[in-house]
Amino acid sequence: MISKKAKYAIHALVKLARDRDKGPILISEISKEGNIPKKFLEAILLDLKRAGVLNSKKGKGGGYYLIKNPEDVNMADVLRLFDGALALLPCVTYKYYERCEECTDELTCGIRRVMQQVRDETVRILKDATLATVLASEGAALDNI
Amino acid sequence: MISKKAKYAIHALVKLARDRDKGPILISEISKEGNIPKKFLEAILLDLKRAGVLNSKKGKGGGYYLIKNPEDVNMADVLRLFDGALALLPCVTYKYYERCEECTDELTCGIRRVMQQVRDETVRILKDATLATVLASEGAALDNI
DNA sequence: CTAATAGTCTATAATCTATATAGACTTTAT
DNA sequence: ATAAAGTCTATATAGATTATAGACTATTAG
Repeated sequence: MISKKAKYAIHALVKLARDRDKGPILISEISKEGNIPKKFLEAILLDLKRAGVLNSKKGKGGGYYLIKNPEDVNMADVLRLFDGALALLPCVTYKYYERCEECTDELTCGIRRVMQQVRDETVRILKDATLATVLASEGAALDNI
Repeated sequence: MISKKAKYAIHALVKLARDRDKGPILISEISKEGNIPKKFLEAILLDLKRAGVLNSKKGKGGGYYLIKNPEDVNMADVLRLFDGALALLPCVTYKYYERCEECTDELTCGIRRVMQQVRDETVRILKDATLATVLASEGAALDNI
Protein backbone atom coordinates (compact mmCIF):
# COMPACT_ATOMS: atom_id res chain seq x y z
CA MET A 1 0.00 0.00 0.00
CA ILE A 2 1.14 3.51 -0.70
CA SER A 3 0.96 6.15 2.04
CA LYS A 4 -1.90 8.60 2.29
CA LYS A 5 0.62 11.31 1.61
CA ALA A 6 1.43 9.80 -1.76
CA LYS A 7 -2.21 9.17 -2.55
CA TYR A 8 -3.15 12.74 -1.67
CA ALA A 9 -0.25 14.00 -3.76
CA ILE A 10 -1.40 12.10 -6.82
CA HIS A 11 -4.98 13.28 -6.46
CA ALA A 12 -3.82 16.87 -6.06
CA LEU A 13 -1.59 16.59 -9.11
CA VAL A 14 -4.36 15.14 -11.25
CA LYS A 15 -6.63 17.99 -10.26
CA LEU A 16 -3.95 20.58 -10.95
CA ALA A 17 -3.32 19.01 -14.35
CA ARG A 18 -7.03 18.96 -15.14
CA ASP A 19 -7.45 22.62 -14.14
CA ARG A 20 -4.15 23.89 -15.41
CA ASP A 21 -5.74 26.53 -17.63
CA LYS A 22 -7.65 28.04 -14.71
CA GLY A 23 -4.70 29.79 -13.10
CA PRO A 24 -3.52 29.13 -9.54
CA ILE A 25 -5.74 26.78 -7.53
CA LEU A 26 -6.30 27.29 -3.82
CA ILE A 27 -5.02 24.70 -1.35
CA SER A 28 -8.42 24.91 0.30
CA GLU A 29 -10.16 24.04 -2.95
CA ILE A 30 -8.04 20.95 -3.50
CA SER A 31 -8.49 20.06 0.14
CA LYS A 32 -12.27 20.33 0.06
CA GLU A 33 -12.77 18.61 -3.24
CA GLY A 34 -10.65 15.64 -2.22
CA ASN A 35 -11.50 15.43 1.49
CA ILE A 36 -7.83 15.93 2.19
CA PRO A 37 -6.82 17.51 5.53
CA LYS A 38 -5.76 21.03 4.57
CA LYS A 39 -2.69 21.37 6.75
CA PHE A 40 -1.46 17.97 5.66
CA LEU A 41 -1.99 18.91 2.04
CA GLU A 42 0.00 22.11 2.50
CA ALA A 43 3.09 20.10 3.38
CA ILE A 44 2.55 17.80 0.44
CA LEU A 45 2.23 20.64 -2.04
CA LEU A 46 5.35 22.24 -0.63
CA ASP A 47 7.24 19.00 -1.24
CA LEU A 48 6.01 18.97 -4.82
CA LYS A 49 7.06 22.57 -5.22
CA ARG A 50 10.55 21.80 -3.91
CA ALA A 51 10.69 18.89 -6.33
CA GLY A 52 10.07 21.31 -9.19
CA VAL A 53 6.69 19.93 -10.17
CA LEU A 54 4.54 22.78 -8.91
CA ASN A 55 4.90 26.44 -8.29
CA SER A 56 2.84 28.72 -6.10
CA LYS A 57 1.74 32.30 -5.84
CA LYS A 58 1.03 34.03 -2.55
CA GLY A 59 -1.59 36.62 -1.81
CA LYS A 60 -4.95 37.23 -3.40
CA GLY A 61 -5.46 35.29 -6.59
CA GLY A 62 -2.69 32.97 -5.45
CA GLY A 63 -2.56 29.21 -5.21
CA TYR A 64 -0.70 26.29 -6.74
CA TYR A 65 -0.16 25.41 -10.37
CA LEU A 66 1.67 22.81 -12.41
CA ILE A 67 4.94 23.88 -14.01
CA LYS A 68 5.89 20.60 -15.63
CA ASN A 69 4.13 19.23 -18.65
CA PRO A 70 1.54 16.63 -17.67
CA GLU A 71 3.39 14.15 -19.91
CA ASP A 72 6.52 14.64 -17.84
CA VAL A 73 5.06 13.84 -14.43
CA ASN A 74 4.84 10.12 -13.87
CA MET A 75 3.54 8.05 -10.98
CA ALA A 76 6.85 6.30 -10.35
CA ASP A 77 8.61 9.56 -9.55
CA VAL A 78 5.78 10.82 -7.38
CA LEU A 79 5.61 7.62 -5.36
CA ARG A 80 9.37 7.58 -4.92
CA LEU A 81 9.30 11.17 -3.72
CA PHE A 82 6.86 10.42 -0.92
CA ASP A 83 7.27 6.73 -0.13
CA GLY A 84 10.80 5.95 -1.17
CA ALA A 85 11.63 2.79 -3.07
CA LEU A 86 9.01 1.05 -5.17
CA ALA A 87 10.52 -2.40 -4.76
CA LEU A 88 9.24 -4.94 -2.27
CA LEU A 89 12.69 -5.69 -0.87
CA PRO A 90 15.58 -3.36 -0.01
CA CYS A 91 18.00 -5.60 -1.91
CA VAL A 92 16.18 -4.93 -5.18
CA THR A 93 16.17 -1.15 -5.07
CA TYR A 94 18.46 1.14 -6.92
CA LYS A 95 18.67 4.17 -4.65
CA TYR A 96 17.76 2.61 -1.33
CA TYR A 97 19.79 -0.57 -1.60
CA GLU A 98 20.43 -2.54 1.55
CA ARG A 99 21.64 -6.08 1.86
CA CYS A 100 19.23 -8.61 3.40
CA GLU A 101 20.58 -10.17 6.59
CA GLU A 102 18.79 -13.44 5.94
CA CYS A 103 20.31 -13.91 2.54
CA THR A 104 23.39 -16.07 2.15
CA ASP A 105 24.10 -15.34 -1.49
CA GLU A 106 22.39 -12.51 -3.28
CA LEU A 107 23.46 -13.70 -6.70
CA THR A 108 21.61 -16.98 -6.41
CA CYS A 109 18.74 -15.84 -4.16
CA GLY A 110 15.52 -16.97 -5.79
CA ILE A 111 13.39 -14.66 -3.72
CA ARG A 112 15.36 -11.70 -4.93
CA ARG A 113 14.87 -12.76 -8.53
CA VAL A 114 11.08 -12.79 -8.14
CA MET A 115 10.99 -9.46 -6.36
CA GLN A 116 13.13 -7.97 -9.08
CA GLN A 117 10.58 -9.03 -11.69
CA VAL A 118 7.82 -7.42 -9.66
CA ARG A 119 9.82 -4.24 -9.36
CA ASP A 120 10.60 -4.11 -13.06
CA GLU A 121 6.97 -4.49 -14.06
CA THR A 122 5.80 -2.03 -11.42
CA VAL A 123 8.29 0.60 -12.51
CA ARG A 124 7.41 0.06 -16.16
CA ILE A 125 3.69 0.61 -15.55
CA LEU A 126 4.16 3.55 -13.19
CA LYS A 127 6.66 5.29 -15.48
CA ASP A 128 4.17 5.05 -18.32
CA ALA A 129 1.42 6.50 -16.18
CA THR A 130 1.80 10.25 -16.46
CA LEU A 131 -0.68 12.94 -15.50
CA ALA A 132 -1.45 13.16 -19.21
CA THR A 133 -2.25 9.46 -19.64
CA VAL A 134 -4.23 9.36 -16.41
CA LEU A 135 -6.37 12.29 -17.52
CA ALA A 136 -6.79 10.79 -20.98
CA SER A 137 -7.96 7.49 -19.54
CA GLU A 138 -10.53 9.32 -17.41
CA GLY A 139 -11.86 11.01 -20.49
CA ALA A 140 -12.03 7.71 -22.35
CA ALA A 141 -13.86 6.09 -19.44
CA LEU A 142 -16.43 8.88 -19.38
CA ASP A 143 -17.17 8.32 -23.07
CA ASN A 144 -18.14 4.75 -22.33
CA ILE A 145 -20.92 5.59 -19.88
CA MET B 1 8.25 -2.77 0.83
CA ILE B 2 7.10 -5.96 2.44
CA SER B 3 7.35 -6.32 6.21
CA LYS B 4 10.24 -8.13 7.85
CA LYS B 5 7.71 -10.63 9.07
CA ALA B 6 6.82 -11.55 5.51
CA LYS B 7 10.44 -11.57 4.44
CA TYR B 8 11.41 -13.82 7.34
CA ALA B 9 8.48 -16.09 6.52
CA ILE B 10 9.58 -16.50 2.93
CA HIS B 11 13.16 -17.22 3.88
CA ALA B 12 12.03 -19.78 6.45
CA LEU B 13 9.75 -21.44 3.92
CA VAL B 14 12.46 -21.65 1.30
CA LYS B 15 14.76 -23.29 3.82
CA LEU B 16 12.08 -25.73 4.92
CA ALA B 17 11.39 -26.61 1.31
CA ARG B 18 15.07 -27.09 0.60
CA ASP B 19 15.51 -29.33 3.64
CA ARG B 20 12.20 -31.09 3.50
CA ASP B 21 13.73 -34.57 3.39
CA LYS B 22 15.69 -33.96 6.58
CA GLY B 23 12.80 -34.28 8.99
CA PRO B 24 11.66 -31.54 11.37
CA ILE B 25 13.90 -28.45 11.44
CA LEU B 26 14.52 -26.55 14.66
CA ILE B 27 13.31 -23.00 15.00
CA SER B 28 16.72 -22.16 16.37
CA GLU B 29 18.42 -23.54 13.28
CA ILE B 30 16.28 -21.42 10.95
CA SER B 31 16.80 -18.46 13.23
CA LYS B 32 20.58 -18.77 13.27
CA GLU B 33 21.01 -19.48 9.61
CA GLY B 34 18.91 -16.50 8.61
CA ASN B 35 19.82 -14.05 11.36
CA ILE B 36 16.15 -13.96 12.28
CA PRO B 37 15.21 -13.10 15.89
CA LYS B 38 14.13 -16.44 17.34
CA LYS B 39 11.09 -15.32 19.29
CA PHE B 40 9.83 -13.34 16.34
CA LEU B 41 10.34 -16.32 14.09
CA GLU B 42 8.33 -18.52 16.47
CA ALA B 43 5.27 -16.38 15.95
CA ILE B 44 5.75 -16.41 12.20
CA LEU B 45 6.05 -20.18 12.01
CA LEU B 46 2.95 -20.54 14.16
CA ASP B 47 1.03 -18.38 11.71
CA LEU B 48 2.20 -20.57 8.87
CA LYS B 49 1.14 -23.63 10.80
CA ARG B 50 -2.32 -22.21 11.41
CA ALA B 51 -2.49 -21.43 7.71
CA GLY B 52 -1.91 -25.08 6.95
CA VAL B 53 1.44 -24.64 5.26
CA LEU B 54 3.60 -26.11 7.98
CA ASN B 55 3.26 -28.58 10.77
CA SER B 56 5.37 -29.02 13.87
CA LYS B 57 6.46 -31.69 16.27
CA LYS B 58 7.17 -30.96 19.90
CA GLY B 59 9.80 -32.55 22.12
CA LYS B 60 13.14 -34.00 21.26
CA GLY B 61 13.66 -34.48 17.56
CA GLY B 62 10.88 -31.99 16.96
CA GLY B 63 10.76 -28.91 14.81
CA TYR B 64 8.87 -27.57 11.81
CA TYR B 65 8.29 -29.14 8.42
CA LEU B 66 6.43 -28.34 5.24
CA ILE B 67 3.15 -30.15 4.71
CA LYS B 68 2.18 -28.58 1.40
CA ASN B 69 3.89 -29.40 -1.85
CA PRO B 70 6.47 -26.75 -2.73
CA GLU B 71 4.58 -26.19 -5.99
CA ASP B 72 1.49 -25.26 -4.01
CA VAL B 73 3.00 -22.53 -1.87
CA ASN B 74 3.22 -19.25 -3.74
CA MET B 75 4.55 -15.85 -2.77
CA ALA B 76 1.25 -14.07 -3.30
CA ASP B 77 -0.48 -16.11 -0.62
CA VAL B 78 2.40 -15.79 1.81
CA LEU B 79 2.58 -12.02 1.42
CA ARG B 80 -1.16 -11.70 1.81
CA LEU B 81 -1.07 -13.77 4.98
CA PHE B 82 1.42 -11.46 6.66
CA ASP B 83 1.02 -8.07 5.01
CA GLY B 84 -2.56 -8.09 3.79
CA ALA B 85 -3.42 -6.79 0.36
CA LEU B 86 -0.84 -6.74 -2.41
CA ALA B 87 -2.36 -3.75 -4.17
CA LEU B 88 -1.06 -0.21 -3.79
CA LEU B 89 -4.50 1.26 -3.06
CA PRO B 90 -7.34 -0.04 -0.89
CA CYS B 91 -9.82 0.56 -3.73
CA VAL B 92 -8.04 -1.99 -5.93
CA THR B 93 -8.02 -4.88 -3.51
CA TYR B 94 -10.32 -7.82 -3.52
CA LYS B 95 -10.43 -8.81 0.15
CA TYR B 96 -9.50 -5.53 1.80
CA TYR B 97 -11.55 -3.18 -0.35
CA GLU B 98 -12.16 0.30 0.94
CA ARG B 99 -13.39 3.30 -0.99
CA CYS B 100 -10.97 6.22 -1.35
CA GLU B 101 -12.28 9.44 0.20
CA GLU B 102 -10.53 11.59 -2.38
CA CYS B 103 -12.12 9.83 -5.31
CA THR B 104 -15.22 11.31 -6.93
CA ASP B 105 -15.97 8.49 -9.32
CA GLU B 106 -14.27 5.16 -9.00
CA LEU B 107 -15.41 4.00 -12.41
CA THR B 108 -13.59 6.75 -14.24
CA CYS B 109 -10.69 7.22 -11.83
CA GLY B 110 -7.50 7.12 -13.85
CA ILE B 111 -5.32 6.57 -10.82
CA ARG B 112 -7.26 3.49 -9.90
CA ARG B 113 -6.83 2.10 -13.41
CA VAL B 114 -3.05 2.35 -13.20
CA MET B 115 -2.91 0.82 -9.75
CA GLN B 116 -5.08 -2.01 -10.95
CA GLN B 117 -2.58 -2.79 -13.70
CA VAL B 118 0.22 -2.83 -11.17
CA ARG B 119 -1.75 -5.14 -8.95
CA ASP B 120 -2.60 -7.52 -11.76
CA GLU B 121 1.02 -7.85 -12.84
CA THR B 122 2.23 -8.18 -9.28
CA VAL B 123 -0.25 -10.91 -8.49
CA ARG B 124 0.57 -12.73 -11.70
CA ILE B 125 4.29 -12.83 -10.95
CA LEU B 126 3.89 -13.69 -7.28
CA LYS B 127 1.36 -16.45 -7.96
CA ASP B 128 3.79 -18.03 -10.39
CA ALA B 129 6.58 -17.87 -7.86
CA THR B 130 6.22 -20.99 -5.73
CA LEU B 131 8.72 -22.53 -3.36
CA ALA B 132 9.42 -25.01 -6.15
CA THR B 133 10.19 -22.38 -8.78
CA VAL B 134 12.24 -20.32 -6.34
CA LEU B 135 14.38 -23.32 -5.43
CA ALA B 136 14.73 -24.30 -9.07
CA SER B 137 15.90 -20.81 -10.00
CA GLU B 138 18.51 -20.96 -7.26
CA GLY B 139 19.79 -24.22 -8.63
CA ALA B 140 19.93 -22.79 -12.13
CA ALA B 141 21.81 -19.73 -10.88
CA LEU B 142 24.39 -21.89 -9.13
CA ASP B 143 25.06 -23.76 -12.38
CA ASN B 144 26.03 -20.53 -14.04
CA ILE B 145 28.85 -19.68 -11.67
C1' DC C 1 -0.07 52.27 2.71
C1' DT C 2 -3.07 49.18 4.67
C1' DA C 3 -6.14 45.39 4.86
C1' DA C 4 -7.23 41.07 3.27
C1' DT C 5 -5.64 36.99 1.10
C1' DA C 6 -2.97 33.00 0.70
C1' DG C 7 1.14 30.38 0.97
C1' DT C 8 5.36 29.11 4.44
C1' DC C 9 7.55 27.56 8.42
C1' DT C 10 8.31 25.36 13.01
C1' DA C 11 6.75 22.65 16.40
C1' DT C 12 4.19 19.15 18.27
C1' DA C 13 0.25 15.92 19.17
C1' DA C 14 -1.99 11.66 18.41
C1' DT C 15 -2.13 7.32 16.53
C1' DC C 16 -0.68 3.30 14.79
C1' DT C 17 2.10 -0.48 13.46
C1' DA C 18 6.15 -3.19 13.16
C1' DT C 19 9.49 -5.33 15.54
C1' DA C 20 11.15 -7.63 19.32
C1' DT C 21 11.37 -9.89 23.96
C1' DA C 22 10.17 -12.37 28.45
C1' DG C 23 8.57 -16.05 30.78
C1' DA C 24 5.40 -19.52 32.09
C1' DC C 25 3.17 -23.57 29.94
C1' DT C 26 2.44 -27.97 27.23
C1' DT C 27 3.74 -31.89 24.66
C1' DT C 28 6.86 -35.62 23.37
C1' DA C 29 10.89 -38.84 23.08
C1' DT C 30 13.92 -41.56 25.57
C1' DA D 1 11.36 -38.51 35.17
C1' DT D 2 13.79 -35.37 32.52
C1' DA D 3 15.29 -32.76 28.87
C1' DA D 4 13.97 -30.96 24.51
C1' DA D 5 11.18 -28.24 21.79
C1' DG D 6 7.13 -25.91 20.38
C1' DT D 7 2.92 -22.76 22.36
C1' DC D 8 0.76 -19.03 24.50
C1' DT D 9 0.00 -14.47 26.72
C1' DA D 10 1.52 -10.27 27.63
C1' DT D 11 4.17 -6.35 26.93
C1' DA D 12 7.97 -3.12 25.58
C1' DT D 13 9.88 -0.09 22.28
C1' DA D 14 10.67 2.55 18.64
C1' DG D 15 9.64 4.78 14.67
C1' DA D 16 6.68 6.29 11.17
C1' DT D 17 2.27 8.24 9.69
C1' DT D 18 -1.18 11.28 9.93
C1' DA D 19 -2.85 15.42 11.55
C1' DT D 20 -3.15 20.10 13.81
C1' DA D 21 -1.90 24.82 15.70
C1' DG D 22 -0.23 29.17 15.23
C1' DA D 23 2.95 32.66 14.09
C1' DC D 24 5.19 34.52 9.87
C1' DT D 25 5.83 36.30 5.03
C1' DA D 26 4.60 37.77 0.50
C1' DT D 27 1.21 39.65 -2.71
C1' DT D 28 -2.68 42.10 -4.47
C1' DA D 29 -6.31 45.57 -4.56
C1' DG D 30 -8.05 49.71 -3.37
